[in-house]
Amino acid sequence: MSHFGRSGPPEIKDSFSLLVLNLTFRTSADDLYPLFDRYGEVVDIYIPRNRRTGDSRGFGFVRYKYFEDAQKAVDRLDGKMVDGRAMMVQFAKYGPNAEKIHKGRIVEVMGRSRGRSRSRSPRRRDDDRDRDYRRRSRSRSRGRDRDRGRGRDYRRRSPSRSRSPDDYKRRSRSPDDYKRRSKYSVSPDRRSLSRSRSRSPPRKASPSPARDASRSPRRSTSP
DNA sequence: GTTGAGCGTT
Repeated sequence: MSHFGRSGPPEIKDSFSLLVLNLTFRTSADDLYPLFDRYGEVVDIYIPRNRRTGDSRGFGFVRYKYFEDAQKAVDRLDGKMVDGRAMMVQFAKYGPNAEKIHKGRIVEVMGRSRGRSRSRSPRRRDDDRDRDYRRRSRSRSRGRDRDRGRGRDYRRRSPSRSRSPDDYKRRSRSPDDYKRRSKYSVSPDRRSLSRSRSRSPPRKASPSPARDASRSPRRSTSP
């Protein structure tokens, strides 16, 4: 939904989808529309958002009516600073262009040969990123040289919920140990077993009658 | 409030 008057995929059969990456999490289709519309006729813009959170994922799809416009947009808007972030525009793998890629094995879309060796990394399923797409943190030191300045340790370093020493200590030797000990110590089963055994000689298969007999005489003479 | 690799809704 891009508020373009359509709910689903518009005439993708006659439109070229562009993938816009590196967008800010607050950039919406409305913000990109003017930018892309400037270079050509934009059919529709769609920015996938989290079904749960509803926030932009940082990328969107822009559909152009003509390929030349899309190509131009890719060339002109690719690297355009939007909201303080350089967005990357490239042909998406969906729609007419995707057909070529699937059939003719990456036809390069005859437009992306701008020297940008954007090696298409093996995209993982989208389900992952739906859960925590930033958890991957795939040391992508290489690839884009414009935003590389931030590739430091974006890892999900729990900002506030860090393991506190107190927590760690308590967790280390707390309920777990007590519980365990308690179970093994005061377990009704154990008692039952114990009692049962008490009635029976320690050795269930070795009553050692001989020993008894042998001790018997000794004990008798002992006193 | 944050985050940052990637390819989408009917």
